[in-house]
Amino acid sequence: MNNAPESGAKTTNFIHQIVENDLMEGRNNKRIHTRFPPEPNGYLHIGHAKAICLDFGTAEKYGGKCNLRFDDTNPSKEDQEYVDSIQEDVRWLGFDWEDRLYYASDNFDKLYEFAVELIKRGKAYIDDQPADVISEQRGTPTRPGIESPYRNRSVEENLMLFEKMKAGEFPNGHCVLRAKIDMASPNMHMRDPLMYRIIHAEHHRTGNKWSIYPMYDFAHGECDYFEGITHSLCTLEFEIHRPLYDWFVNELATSEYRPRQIEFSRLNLTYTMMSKRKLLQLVEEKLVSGWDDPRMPTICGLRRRGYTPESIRNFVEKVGITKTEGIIDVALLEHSVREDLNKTAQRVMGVLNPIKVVITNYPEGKVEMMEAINNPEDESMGTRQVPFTRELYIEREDFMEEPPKKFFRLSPGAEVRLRYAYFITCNEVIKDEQGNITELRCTYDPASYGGNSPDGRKVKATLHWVSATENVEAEIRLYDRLLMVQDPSEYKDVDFRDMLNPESLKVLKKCYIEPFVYNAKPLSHFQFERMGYFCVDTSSTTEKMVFNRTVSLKDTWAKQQNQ
RNA sequence: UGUCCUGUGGUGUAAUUGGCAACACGCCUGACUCUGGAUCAGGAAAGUGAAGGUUCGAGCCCUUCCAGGACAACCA
Repeated sequence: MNNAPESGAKTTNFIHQIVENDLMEGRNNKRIHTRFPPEPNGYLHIGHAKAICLDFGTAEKYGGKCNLRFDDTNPSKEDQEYVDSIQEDVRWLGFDWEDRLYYASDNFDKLYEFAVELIKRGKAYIDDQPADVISEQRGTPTRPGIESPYRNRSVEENLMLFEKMKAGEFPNGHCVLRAKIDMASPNMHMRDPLMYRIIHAEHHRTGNKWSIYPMYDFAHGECDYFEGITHSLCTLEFEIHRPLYDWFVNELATSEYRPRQIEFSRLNLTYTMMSKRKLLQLVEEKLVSGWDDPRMPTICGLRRRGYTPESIRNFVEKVGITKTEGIIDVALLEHSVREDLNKTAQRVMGVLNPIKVVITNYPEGKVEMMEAINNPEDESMGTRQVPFTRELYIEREDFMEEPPKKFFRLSPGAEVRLRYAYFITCNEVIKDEQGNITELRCTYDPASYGGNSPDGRKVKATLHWVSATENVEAEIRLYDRLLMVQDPSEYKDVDFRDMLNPESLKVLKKCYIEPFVYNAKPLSHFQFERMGYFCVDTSSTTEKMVFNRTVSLKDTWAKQQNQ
């Protein structure tokens, strides 16, 4: 009964139903053991987050375990840098593999032994033909392949050649080890698939010990078996590999235990590119500042952008697990952060595009501390003091000299509230020679101290503001979608670099934030009231603070404007 | 001229395994508000890829068809 799903468990999906059914039938002694098997050849992205939540989440839900396993069978592409970043990202997302950190390379010896065993059983052979000939003989999806002339070599000769391959006596590509299955199979993957190839390269863990490395199809299922995995969850493109996965596992199995591969659809997001290759290209060609550029869909990019682990986990939960291939609206991701940050983020006032306001009837040199609520959604976060002075900054967009009917912010003659401070009325607009507004002259009502209205007078708008003298000057980076097209997969023949949004990054150099943010730690979250959620950038210093806009607040006024 | 997989509002996911198609995002109204945020109330939007069949009754079962995707790396 301890394998039963916890009460209050969230959503279910077809994989959980399979798991529950396996549990009911008593498969594999009612053990549930999953694994997350990244190849360390790039940084993790939001698509991996889906897999991570599924792998670790399923184990957690059914009282099982989940391993972290690096699928490091190709030394020419893999690197320790990626091994490190992947662990950091999985941990940051909130998952724990305890002492179960594994590498496919842990099993290189066992894999070799097993390959030898298959040769002895007459189920594997060395093929001396070059890659293009083997490829040619494989046929096409609609036409069967033909057998290699080396297919029926003697076991002794195969053993001897395999030994030489291992000993490094052959150059790259000289020969390969193939499983002997069925060259006429309608499934291309069963047409004598490669098991080992020669790669003379230094491996990040085994160094120069090996000159042959196992292929994915051979290594993956066997590693699952060695680790006692029961449910091997992967994406749809491996569906057609499943018969081969089962073939290798059945050859190896010595008991009733069997790992089982189940496929689900990968995550696609609108205006987002998820291919590792292209993300690598963005980094290498310096089209972005790095893997953690806040515009990147990588976990580290999202983290630097200000996304929280909770928001990503909730997002994945909402997306669900199925086998249908679709594309999720980024708006759902954005909704997930807003939902989380609304409940948790410290409120603060910050002006991104400042225009000066002088309160002409307010004493020069006076500084009043106004009490402000830190988070109206969470009273326990308390209040803070915000300095108010004669000269202030407000948002340029909050003033219009000739306001349209539905604009109820500041305009000549209009009265608005400065949040937590006073009601002010604009009396005069100062402009430079070019006609640009440089300053607004206003008067305040002392009776409205704190932003209250003792006489019950209503104002239609409340504006955020920052003292022109008591503030933190900061740089603020605004991000927009990296791609201009909603679904890049519809433009397969277009170079993705031509689809990049040239305005994906806007840097605002002189922004003013209330003093509260001074010294805030990198990656801390704030809501700049009325503007959005912001996060202290990792490059931020006390001398020069830098903020990233995670996501804007919903803005019904802006929406009306666009109509 | 193959094998495997997938078709439910704009998007994503559900439907007690045959019983009035639900939820979320997005969109639109309105209320409230010291954030044009949040919250609250309401609305538009699919008849389930198509056609047949079984049944009192089909998104769920059967048949045929259509559309889309995956598979021919010494990548994973």
